[in-house]
Amino acid sequence: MIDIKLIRENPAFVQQSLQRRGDIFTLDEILKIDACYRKSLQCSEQLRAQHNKMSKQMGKLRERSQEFMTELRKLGEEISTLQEEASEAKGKLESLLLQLPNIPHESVPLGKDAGDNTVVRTWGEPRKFPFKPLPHWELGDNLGIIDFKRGVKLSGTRFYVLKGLGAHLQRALISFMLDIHIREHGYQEIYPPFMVKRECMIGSGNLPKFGDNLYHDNEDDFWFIPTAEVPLTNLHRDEILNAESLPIRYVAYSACFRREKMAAGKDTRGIKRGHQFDKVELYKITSPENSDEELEKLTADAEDICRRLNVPYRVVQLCTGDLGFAACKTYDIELWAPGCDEWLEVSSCSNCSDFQARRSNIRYRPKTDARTQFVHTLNGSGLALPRLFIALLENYQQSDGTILIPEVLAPYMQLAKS
RNA sequence: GGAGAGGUGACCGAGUGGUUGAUGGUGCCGCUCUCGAAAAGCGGUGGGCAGCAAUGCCUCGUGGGUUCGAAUCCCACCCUCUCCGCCA
Repeated sequence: MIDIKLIRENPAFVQQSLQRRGDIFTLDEILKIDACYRKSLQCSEQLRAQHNKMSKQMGKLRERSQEFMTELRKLGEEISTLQEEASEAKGKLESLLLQLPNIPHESVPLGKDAGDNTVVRTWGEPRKFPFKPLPHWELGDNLGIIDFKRGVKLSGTRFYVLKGLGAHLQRALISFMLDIHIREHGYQEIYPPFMVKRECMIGSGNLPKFGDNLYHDNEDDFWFIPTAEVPLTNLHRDEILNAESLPIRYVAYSACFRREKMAAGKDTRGIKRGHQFDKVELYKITSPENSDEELEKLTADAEDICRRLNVPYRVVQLCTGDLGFAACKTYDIELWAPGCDEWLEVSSCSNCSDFQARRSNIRYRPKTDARTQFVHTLNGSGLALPRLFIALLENYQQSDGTILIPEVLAPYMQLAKS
């Protein structure tokens, strides 16, 4: 959520900043309703003050005069009318504000869509194959570690089953990544609920705008998380944090559920984009001054996994037009997949500045006795499983169709018998 | 799911219709005392909204209601605890 005070005081700046994203935004309606809101609020509070005073007086009186009571009652009716006006305006204002995306960071390059994103750095050399590398859907099927047919039998299109060493590899990767982030990068492990309340989704920015990508249980109003970012954002909702506790670093494994209402095709082939997938998520809560720096570190922490697994990757900076709703700045990490012959996004590392903190009311006190301030929140995958799985299969495939397991995963695959 | 108890400020804990935004204690901050610390004493100490400010308003789980006036009364919901049932 964008600070209404900023919109009020500097609407031109907000408007121009938002338009860098490529959409047209009009703040006129917001400003109008805000003015209405404040006017009726002021009126009602003024009357309320008068009412309070008179009521207190009444408490001290021995005799109650009929006129006095009638006047108070009338005043009370006026107040409730004005108050209704105010709260209606506030509701409208709120719902409009919830629709506005975050203001892009000034360092984010202007652009229309993903075509304008820029590669910041590339790491590793794509392997030269003496044979034509197969895509993962063939490798996985041939090895019997990905069962597409039965996945569809169970749950329909965009579901698959991992079997035997496939399931084991995924589990090994989860453990491996969690261990690195905990031991080497200083994150604390969190195991969050996979279903959350509606207000959590509002807090993270998924609702009210993006409900069509979410699975929802009508009976209990539970929402299935599309990423662990959602529960992690809400962990400290309505809390005031100590300055000394920042930055907070969390890492969480979770399953993720997304409707992904897109047509089947190249982008959904194999296990690239399912309705359910696993992910290890990195999350940070920082003070405003440190969030820029912490984004670089968080991205580096995610990159570290790619390096340790020795898979070529590149880091892409998203342009203003490709930025997510809550993000002010984002780096994508893409792994090279020789079978698919494309770069696959395995992580999206974002600084959400105070956007989610405002929605979730997460504050901190910079110093004793100082006013509270909103924190900054950051998130990024470290990493998403299916595409990492793809990259490993395709990069480590041998001429006989088997897969070599990276050295660093050996301790995690020891129970396996092939 | 059934029965009972309960939700008050950072924490403990008073408060059953009228200067109670809330006694008291703990914690925290400042000062005094001290070479310093501890102890003791004194003072201060929630959050939010509107306003240039003075100030005002809101906030005792949440939302409604009764009343001139609600932490206190009524209704609904949420949550916690205990016992029973059921289960991984």
